[in-house]
Amino acid sequence: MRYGKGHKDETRKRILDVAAKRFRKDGVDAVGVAGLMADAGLTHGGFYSHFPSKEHLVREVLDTVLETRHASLERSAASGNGIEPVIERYLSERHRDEPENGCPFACFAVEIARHEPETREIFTAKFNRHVELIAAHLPEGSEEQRRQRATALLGLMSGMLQLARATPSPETSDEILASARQHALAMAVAPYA
Amino acid sequence: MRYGKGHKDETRKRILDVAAKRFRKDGVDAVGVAGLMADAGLTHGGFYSHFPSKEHLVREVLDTVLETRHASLERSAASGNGIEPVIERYLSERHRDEPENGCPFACFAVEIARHEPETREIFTAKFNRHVELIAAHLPEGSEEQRRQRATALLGLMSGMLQLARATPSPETSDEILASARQHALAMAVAPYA
DNA sequence: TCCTTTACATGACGAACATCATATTATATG
DNA sequence: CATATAATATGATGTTCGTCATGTAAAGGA
Repeated sequence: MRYGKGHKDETRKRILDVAAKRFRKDGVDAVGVAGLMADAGLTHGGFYSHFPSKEHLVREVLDTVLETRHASLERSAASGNGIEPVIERYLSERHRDEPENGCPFACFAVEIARHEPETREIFTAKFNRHVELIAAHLPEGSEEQRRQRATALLGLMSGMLQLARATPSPETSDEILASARQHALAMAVAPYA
Repeated sequence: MRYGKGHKDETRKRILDVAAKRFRKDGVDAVGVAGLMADAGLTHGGFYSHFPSKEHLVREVLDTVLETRHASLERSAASGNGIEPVIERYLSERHRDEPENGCPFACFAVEIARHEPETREIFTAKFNRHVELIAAHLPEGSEEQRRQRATALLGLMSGMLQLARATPSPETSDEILASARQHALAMAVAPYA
Protein backbone atom coordinates (compact mmCIF):
# COMPACT_ATOMS: atom_id res chain seq x y z
CA MET A 1 0.00 0.00 0.00
CA ARG A 2 1.03 3.62 -0.31
CA TYR A 3 1.61 5.82 2.74
CA GLY A 4 1.77 9.56 3.32
CA LYS A 5 4.74 11.75 2.45
CA GLY A 6 7.72 11.34 4.75
CA HIS A 7 6.46 7.97 5.91
CA LYS A 8 9.40 6.14 4.39
CA ASP A 9 11.92 8.38 6.12
CA GLU A 10 10.25 7.70 9.44
CA THR A 11 10.30 3.98 8.80
CA ARG A 12 13.95 4.06 7.83
CA LYS A 13 14.77 5.92 11.02
CA ARG A 14 12.78 3.41 13.03
CA ILE A 15 14.78 0.53 11.53
CA LEU A 16 17.99 2.37 12.35
CA ASP A 17 16.90 2.98 15.94
CA VAL A 18 15.90 -0.62 16.48
CA ALA A 19 19.15 -1.85 14.94
CA ALA A 20 21.23 0.56 17.03
CA LYS A 21 19.77 -0.97 20.18
CA ARG A 22 19.68 -4.62 19.18
CA PHE A 23 23.16 -4.64 17.70
CA ARG A 24 24.53 -3.36 20.97
CA LYS A 25 22.38 -5.64 23.09
CA ASP A 26 22.74 -8.92 21.18
CA GLY A 27 25.66 -8.37 18.80
CA VAL A 28 25.62 -7.60 15.10
CA ASP A 29 25.97 -11.20 14.03
CA ALA A 30 23.23 -12.53 16.27
CA VAL A 31 20.61 -10.09 14.98
CA GLY A 32 18.82 -11.13 11.80
CA VAL A 33 17.14 -8.87 9.27
CA ALA A 34 13.76 -10.50 9.83
CA GLY A 35 13.84 -10.04 13.60
CA LEU A 36 15.00 -6.49 13.18
CA MET A 37 12.11 -5.63 10.90
CA ALA A 38 9.65 -7.37 13.19
CA ASP A 39 10.89 -5.24 16.09
CA ALA A 40 10.27 -2.19 13.91
CA GLY A 41 6.71 -3.40 13.30
CA LEU A 42 7.38 -4.46 9.73
CA THR A 43 7.98 -7.61 7.70
CA HIS A 44 11.36 -8.67 6.40
CA GLY A 45 10.85 -8.07 2.67
CA GLY A 46 10.85 -4.29 2.74
CA PHE A 47 14.29 -4.07 4.27
CA TYR A 48 16.10 -3.87 0.96
CA SER A 49 14.16 -0.85 -0.23
CA HIS A 50 15.76 0.98 2.71
CA PHE A 51 19.28 -0.48 2.78
CA PRO A 52 21.23 -2.25 0.02
CA SER A 53 22.51 -4.88 2.46
CA LYS A 54 22.84 -5.71 6.13
CA GLU A 55 26.45 -4.57 6.06
CA HIS A 56 25.33 -1.14 4.86
CA LEU A 57 22.94 -0.96 7.77
CA VAL A 58 25.78 -1.85 10.12
CA ARG A 59 27.80 1.04 8.73
CA GLU A 60 24.98 3.48 9.12
CA VAL A 61 24.25 2.31 12.64
CA LEU A 62 27.91 2.68 13.55
CA ASP A 63 28.00 6.14 12.06
CA THR A 64 24.89 7.45 13.79
CA VAL A 65 25.53 5.84 17.16
CA LEU A 66 29.12 7.05 17.29
CA GLU A 67 27.95 10.49 16.20
CA THR A 68 25.27 10.56 18.86
CA ARG A 69 27.78 9.51 21.48
CA HIS A 70 30.17 12.21 20.39
CA ALA A 71 27.49 14.87 20.55
CA SER A 72 26.56 13.70 24.02
CA LEU A 73 30.14 14.07 25.18
CA GLU A 74 30.29 17.52 23.62
CA ARG A 75 27.24 18.55 25.59
CA SER A 76 28.74 17.22 28.82
CA ALA A 77 31.98 19.02 28.11
CA ALA A 78 30.18 22.26 27.39
CA SER A 79 28.41 22.11 30.73
CA GLY A 80 31.68 23.05 32.40
CA ASN A 81 31.55 20.33 35.05
CA GLY A 82 34.76 18.78 33.83
CA ILE A 83 35.27 15.18 32.79
CA GLU A 84 34.65 13.53 36.15
CA PRO A 85 30.87 13.16 35.79
CA VAL A 86 31.41 11.67 32.34
CA ILE A 87 33.65 9.01 33.83
CA GLU A 88 31.25 8.36 36.69
CA ARG A 89 28.41 7.87 34.27
CA TYR A 90 30.44 5.68 31.92
CA LEU A 91 31.46 3.35 34.73
CA SER A 92 28.06 3.33 36.44
CA GLU A 93 25.96 0.25 37.09
CA ARG A 94 23.30 1.73 34.87
CA HIS A 95 25.62 1.92 31.87
CA ARG A 96 26.73 -1.64 32.55
CA ASP A 97 23.14 -2.84 32.63
CA GLU A 98 21.97 -0.94 29.54
CA PRO A 99 24.35 -1.78 26.72
CA GLU A 100 21.58 -1.11 24.20
CA ASN A 101 21.88 2.60 24.96
CA GLY A 102 25.56 2.56 25.79
CA CYS A 103 29.01 3.16 24.42
CA PRO A 104 29.48 1.76 20.91
CA PHE A 105 33.24 1.46 21.37
CA ALA A 106 32.74 -1.04 24.16
CA CYS A 107 30.02 -2.94 22.30
CA PHE A 108 31.44 -3.02 18.79
CA ALA A 109 35.26 -2.92 18.98
CA VAL A 110 35.84 -6.66 18.86
CA GLU A 111 33.17 -7.47 16.30
CA ILE A 112 33.94 -4.52 14.02
CA ALA A 113 37.60 -5.57 13.91
CA ARG A 114 36.39 -8.54 11.85
CA HIS A 115 34.37 -6.53 9.35
CA GLU A 116 35.44 -5.03 6.03
CA PRO A 117 37.93 -2.14 6.11
CA GLU A 118 35.23 0.21 4.85
CA THR A 119 33.23 -0.49 7.98
CA ARG A 120 36.25 -0.25 10.27
CA GLU A 121 37.17 3.14 8.81
CA ILE A 122 33.96 4.61 10.20
CA PHE A 123 34.81 3.29 13.63
CA THR A 124 38.32 4.72 13.52
CA ALA A 125 37.37 8.14 12.21
CA LYS A 126 34.89 8.70 15.00
CA PHE A 127 37.27 7.20 17.50
CA ASN A 128 40.01 9.70 16.70
CA ARG A 129 37.61 12.60 16.91
CA HIS A 130 36.33 11.32 20.23
CA VAL A 131 39.85 11.03 21.61
CA GLU A 132 40.61 14.59 20.56
CA LEU A 133 37.53 15.81 22.37
CA ILE A 134 38.44 13.96 25.55
CA ALA A 135 42.02 15.17 25.32
CA ALA A 136 40.87 18.76 25.04
CA HIS A 137 39.29 18.49 28.46
CA LEU A 138 42.17 16.87 30.29
CA PRO A 139 44.26 19.05 32.56
CA GLU A 140 48.04 19.30 32.35
CA GLY A 141 50.49 17.90 29.86
CA SER A 142 51.38 18.63 26.25
CA GLU A 143 48.82 18.13 23.52
CA GLU A 144 50.47 14.87 22.56
CA GLN A 145 50.52 13.70 26.16
CA ARG A 146 46.88 14.53 26.65
CA ARG A 147 45.94 12.72 23.45
CA GLN A 148 47.74 9.60 24.61
CA ARG A 149 46.16 9.92 28.02
CA ALA A 150 42.71 10.29 26.45
CA THR A 151 43.30 7.18 24.35
CA ALA A 152 44.31 5.17 27.40
CA LEU A 153 41.37 6.53 29.33
CA LEU A 154 38.89 5.39 26.69
CA GLY A 155 40.57 1.99 26.46
CA LEU A 156 40.52 1.58 30.22
CA MET A 157 36.87 2.54 30.53
CA SER A 158 35.74 0.42 27.60
CA GLY A 159 37.73 -2.62 28.71
CA MET A 160 36.54 -2.40 32.28
CA LEU A 161 32.91 -1.95 31.25
CA GLN A 162 33.15 -5.15 29.22
CA LEU A 163 34.67 -7.08 32.10
CA ALA A 164 31.94 -5.82 34.40
CA ARG A 165 29.32 -6.94 31.90
CA ALA A 166 30.84 -10.38 31.54
CA THR A 167 30.86 -10.98 35.29
CA PRO A 168 27.67 -12.71 36.48
CA SER A 169 28.20 -11.98 40.17
CA PRO A 170 26.79 -8.52 40.94
CA GLU A 171 29.25 -7.95 43.79
CA THR A 172 32.32 -8.77 41.72
CA SER A 173 30.96 -6.74 38.85
CA ASP A 174 30.43 -3.75 41.13
CA GLU A 175 33.97 -4.10 42.41
CA ILE A 176 35.31 -4.02 38.87
CA LEU A 177 33.40 -0.82 38.22
CA ALA A 178 34.71 0.69 41.45
CA SER A 179 38.30 -0.12 40.54
CA ALA A 180 37.69 1.33 37.12
CA ARG A 181 36.25 4.58 38.46
CA GLN A 182 39.13 5.04 40.85
CA HIS A 183 41.82 4.58 38.24
CA ALA A 184 40.01 6.39 35.45
CA LEU A 185 39.46 9.43 37.63
CA ALA A 186 43.09 9.42 38.70
CA MET A 187 44.19 9.08 35.10
CA ALA A 188 41.95 11.96 34.10
CA VAL A 189 43.08 14.51 36.65
CA ALA A 190 46.82 13.91 36.70
CA PRO A 191 49.44 12.88 34.19
CA TYR A 192 51.21 10.16 36.06
CA ALA A 193 53.77 9.14 33.49
CA MET B 1 35.40 -47.51 11.45
CA ARG B 2 37.28 -48.27 14.63
CA TYR B 3 40.62 -46.63 15.48
CA GLY B 4 43.44 -47.41 17.89
CA LYS B 5 43.32 -46.75 21.61
CA GLY B 6 43.61 -43.10 22.54
CA HIS B 7 42.50 -42.00 19.09
CA LYS B 8 39.32 -40.45 20.35
CA ASP B 9 41.12 -38.41 22.99
CA GLU B 10 43.46 -37.06 20.34
CA THR B 11 40.56 -36.15 18.11
CA ARG B 12 38.76 -34.44 20.92
CA LYS B 13 41.84 -32.42 21.72
CA ARG B 14 42.20 -31.49 18.05
CA ILE B 15 38.64 -30.19 17.96
CA LEU B 16 39.31 -28.17 21.10
CA ASP B 17 42.50 -26.70 19.64
CA VAL B 18 40.83 -25.72 16.39
CA ALA B 19 37.90 -24.19 18.24
CA ALA B 20 40.22 -22.28 20.58
CA LYS B 21 41.82 -20.60 17.60
CA ARG B 22 38.78 -20.05 15.41
CA PHE B 23 36.58 -18.76 18.23
CA ARG B 24 39.17 -16.10 18.97
CA LYS B 25 39.83 -15.28 15.34
CA ASP B 26 36.27 -15.18 14.00
CA GLY B 27 34.05 -15.04 17.07
CA VAL B 28 32.07 -17.83 18.72
CA ASP B 29 28.86 -17.04 16.89
CA ALA B 30 30.43 -16.89 13.44
CA VAL B 31 32.02 -20.33 13.71
CA GLY B 32 29.76 -23.25 12.85
CA VAL B 33 30.11 -26.82 14.03
CA ALA B 34 30.54 -28.11 10.48
CA GLY B 35 33.36 -25.70 9.63
CA LEU B 36 35.03 -26.48 12.91
CA MET B 37 35.02 -30.20 12.26
CA ALA B 38 36.24 -29.67 8.70
CA ASP B 39 39.19 -27.68 10.05
CA ALA B 40 39.93 -30.59 12.34
CA GLY B 41 39.88 -32.93 9.33
CA LEU B 42 36.55 -34.49 10.23
CA THR B 43 32.92 -34.36 9.20
CA HIS B 44 30.21 -32.62 11.16
CA GLY B 45 28.27 -35.62 12.41
CA GLY B 46 30.79 -36.94 14.89
CA PHE B 47 30.85 -33.73 16.87
CA TYR B 48 28.15 -34.82 19.27
CA SER B 49 29.99 -37.94 20.33
CA HIS B 50 32.65 -35.57 21.72
CA PHE B 51 30.54 -32.69 23.09
CA PRO B 52 26.87 -32.64 24.09
CA SER B 53 26.35 -29.25 22.42
CA LYS B 54 28.19 -26.31 20.92
CA GLU B 55 27.67 -24.38 24.14
CA HIS B 56 29.48 -27.11 26.06
CA LEU B 57 32.38 -26.81 23.64
CA VAL B 58 32.41 -23.07 24.24
CA ARG B 59 32.70 -23.68 27.96
CA GLU B 60 35.52 -26.13 27.57
CA VAL B 61 37.37 -23.84 25.19
CA LEU B 62 36.98 -20.97 27.61
CA ASP B 63 38.23 -23.11 30.45
CA THR B 64 41.31 -24.46 28.70
CA VAL B 65 42.30 -21.21 26.98
CA LEU B 66 41.98 -19.20 30.19
CA GLU B 67 43.88 -21.90 32.03
CA THR B 68 46.65 -21.90 29.44
CA ARG B 69 46.88 -18.15 29.63
CA HIS B 70 47.08 -18.26 33.40
CA ALA B 71 49.86 -20.85 33.30
CA SER B 72 51.74 -18.72 30.82
CA LEU B 73 51.56 -15.72 33.12
CA GLU B 74 52.71 -17.88 36.02
CA ARG B 75 55.76 -18.91 34.05
CA SER B 76 56.55 -15.31 33.16
CA ALA B 77 56.15 -14.29 36.78
CA ALA B 78 58.40 -17.10 37.97
CA SER B 79 61.18 -15.96 35.64
CA GLY B 80 61.79 -13.04 37.96
CA ASN B 81 61.86 -10.40 35.22
CA GLY B 82 58.94 -8.55 36.72
CA ILE B 83 55.69 -7.67 34.99
CA GLU B 84 57.09 -5.25 32.41
CA PRO B 85 57.88 -7.83 29.71
CA VAL B 86 54.39 -9.27 30.16
CA ILE B 87 52.90 -5.87 29.44
CA GLU B 88 55.21 -5.29 26.49
CA ARG B 89 54.21 -8.60 24.97
CA TYR B 90 50.51 -8.07 25.62
CA LEU B 91 50.55 -4.71 23.89
CA SER B 92 52.82 -5.78 21.05
CA GLU B 93 51.95 -5.65 17.36
CA ARG B 94 52.31 -9.39 17.24
CA HIS B 95 49.64 -9.96 19.88
CA ARG B 96 47.39 -7.53 18.03
CA ASP B 97 47.87 -9.40 14.77
CA GLU B 98 47.41 -12.89 16.21
CA PRO B 99 44.15 -12.94 18.13
CA GLU B 100 43.83 -16.67 17.49
CA ASN B 101 46.67 -17.27 19.94
CA GLY B 102 45.96 -14.27 22.12
CA CYS B 103 44.28 -13.15 25.29
CA PRO B 104 40.83 -14.69 25.77
CA PHE B 105 39.67 -11.84 27.97
CA ALA B 106 40.08 -9.41 25.09
CA CYS B 107 38.49 -11.76 22.56
CA PHE B 108 35.60 -13.15 24.56
CA ALA B 109 34.50 -10.58 27.14
CA VAL B 110 31.76 -8.95 25.06
CA GLU B 111 30.41 -12.13 23.52
CA ILE B 112 30.55 -14.18 26.73
CA ALA B 113 28.54 -11.48 28.52
CA ARG B 114 25.61 -12.61 26.36
CA HIS B 115 25.94 -16.31 27.14
CA GLU B 116 24.31 -18.35 29.88
CA PRO B 117 25.42 -17.69 33.47
CA GLU B 118 27.03 -21.11 33.63
CA THR B 119 29.37 -20.09 30.84
CA ARG B 120 30.04 -16.67 32.31
CA GLU B 121 30.98 -18.22 35.65
CA ILE B 122 33.97 -19.91 34.04
CA PHE B 123 35.12 -16.60 32.66
CA THR B 124 34.78 -14.88 36.01
CA ALA B 125 36.47 -17.58 38.07
CA LYS B 126 39.56 -17.54 35.90
CA PHE B 127 39.46 -13.77 35.73
CA ASN B 128 39.61 -13.41 39.50
CA ARG B 129 42.47 -15.86 39.76
CA HIS B 130 44.31 -14.01 37.01
CA VAL B 131 43.87 -10.69 38.76
CA GLU B 132 45.23 -12.15 41.98
CA LEU B 133 48.30 -13.39 40.16
CA ILE B 134 48.93 -10.00 38.56
CA ALA B 135 48.34 -8.24 41.85
CA ALA B 136 50.89 -10.46 43.56
CA HIS B 137 53.56 -9.10 41.25
CA LEU B 138 52.74 -5.42 41.56
CA PRO B 139 54.99 -3.29 43.74
CA GLU B 140 53.72 -1.08 46.53
CA GLY B 141 50.30 -0.62 48.02
CA SER B 142 48.05 -2.73 50.23
CA GLU B 143 46.74 -6.05 49.01
CA GLU B 144 43.38 -4.46 48.22
CA GLN B 145 45.03 -1.60 46.36
CA ARG B 146 47.14 -3.95 44.29
CA ARG B 147 44.13 -6.07 43.45
CA GLN B 148 42.26 -3.02 42.20
CA ARG B 149 45.31 -1.88 40.30
CA ALA B 150 45.68 -5.32 38.69
CA THR B 151 42.02 -5.26 37.66
CA ALA B 152 42.42 -1.85 36.06
CA LEU B 153 45.62 -2.95 34.37
CA LEU B 154 43.93 -5.94 32.77
CA GLY B 155 40.97 -3.80 31.70
CA LEU B 156 43.26 -1.18 30.22
CA MET B 157 45.33 -3.70 28.29
CA SER B 158 42.34 -5.65 27.04
CA GLY B 159 40.43 -2.55 25.99
CA MET B 160 43.40 -1.01 24.23
CA LEU B 161 44.22 -4.23 22.41
CA GLN B 162 40.67 -4.32 21.05
CA LEU B 163 40.82 -0.71 19.89
CA ALA B 164 44.15 -1.39 18.17
CA ARG B 165 42.60 -4.39 16.43
CA ALA B 166 39.57 -2.45 15.26
CA THR B 167 41.70 0.30 13.72
CA PRO B 168 42.46 -0.39 10.04
CA SER B 169 45.24 2.17 9.74
CA PRO B 170 48.52 0.55 10.86
CA GLU B 171 49.99 3.87 12.01
CA THR B 172 47.00 4.78 14.18
CA SER B 173 46.86 1.26 15.52
CA ASP B 174 50.54 1.38 16.45
CA GLU B 175 49.98 4.68 18.22
CA ILE B 176 47.20 3.16 20.27
CA LEU B 177 49.50 0.35 21.33
CA ALA B 178 52.23 2.84 22.21
CA SER B 179 49.85 4.88 24.37
CA ALA B 180 48.72 1.68 26.00
CA ARG B 181 52.23 0.48 26.79
CA GLN B 182 53.17 3.81 28.31
CA HIS B 183 50.19 3.99 30.62
CA ALA B 184 50.12 0.30 31.48
CA LEU B 185 53.76 0.34 32.47
CA ALA B 186 53.23 3.44 34.58
CA MET B 187 50.21 1.84 36.21
CA ALA B 188 52.18 -1.29 36.95
CA VAL B 189 55.18 0.26 38.64
CA ALA B 190 53.53 2.95 40.74
CA PRO B 191 50.30 3.34 42.64
CA TYR B 192 49.15 6.71 41.42
CA ALA B 193 45.89 7.00 43.24
C1' DT C 1 38.97 -66.46 13.14
C1' DC C 2 34.62 -64.48 14.33
C1' DC C 3 32.08 -60.94 16.17
C1' DT C 4 31.16 -57.14 18.99
C1' DT C 5 32.25 -52.59 19.74
C1' DT C 6 33.95 -48.18 18.73
C1' DA C 7 34.98 -43.91 16.09
C1' DC C 8 33.72 -41.62 12.70
C1' DA C 9 30.91 -40.71 8.02
C1' DT C 10 26.68 -39.93 5.67
C1' DG C 11 22.50 -38.01 5.30
C1' DA C 12 18.50 -35.76 6.97
C1' DC C 13 15.73 -32.67 10.17
C1' DG C 14 13.45 -28.14 10.82
C1' DA C 15 14.73 -23.50 11.63
C1' DA C 16 16.90 -19.25 10.53
C1' DC C 17 19.80 -16.77 7.53
C1' DA C 18 20.42 -12.78 3.65
C1' DT C 19 18.44 -11.62 -0.43
C1' DC C 20 15.15 -10.88 -4.15
C1' DA C 21 10.68 -11.13 -7.13
C1' DT C 22 6.22 -10.23 -7.05
C1' DA C 23 1.72 -9.02 -5.09
C1' DT C 24 -1.12 -5.66 -2.63
C1' DT C 25 -3.28 -1.33 -1.61
C1' DA C 26 -3.87 3.26 -0.13
C1' DT C 27 -2.26 7.68 -1.43
C1' DA C 28 -0.78 11.33 -4.55
C1' DT C 29 -1.31 13.03 -8.94
C1' DG C 30 -3.68 13.82 -13.22
C1' DC D 1 -12.94 10.16 -10.31
C1' DA D 2 -9.46 7.36 -12.58
C1' DT D 3 -4.86 5.87 -12.56
C1' DA D 4 -0.14 5.59 -11.82
C1' DT D 5 2.92 5.06 -8.05
C1' DA D 6 5.08 4.43 -3.78
C1' DA D 7 5.59 1.75 0.58
C1' DT D 8 5.00 -2.01 2.32
C1' DA D 9 3.54 -7.47 2.60
C1' DT D 10 3.91 -12.06 0.93
C1' DG D 11 6.31 -15.73 -0.57
C1' DA D 12 10.24 -18.13 -2.31
C1' DT D 13 15.34 -18.56 -3.33
C1' DG D 14 19.44 -21.31 -1.96
C1' DT D 15 22.60 -21.61 2.26
C1' DT D 16 23.88 -22.51 6.57
C1' DC D 17 22.80 -23.44 11.21
C1' DG D 18 22.67 -27.00 15.40
C1' DT D 19 21.31 -31.49 16.21
C1' DC D 20 20.38 -36.33 15.65
C1' DA D 21 19.54 -41.15 13.45
C1' DT D 22 21.64 -44.34 11.01
C1' DG D 23 25.41 -46.46 8.21
C1' DT D 24 30.19 -48.36 7.92
C1' DA D 25 34.51 -50.32 8.64
C1' DA D 26 38.39 -51.55 11.27
C1' DA D 27 40.43 -52.69 15.81
C1' DG D 28 39.96 -55.40 20.15
C1' DG D 29 38.41 -59.29 22.68
C1' DA D 30 36.61 -64.05 22.39
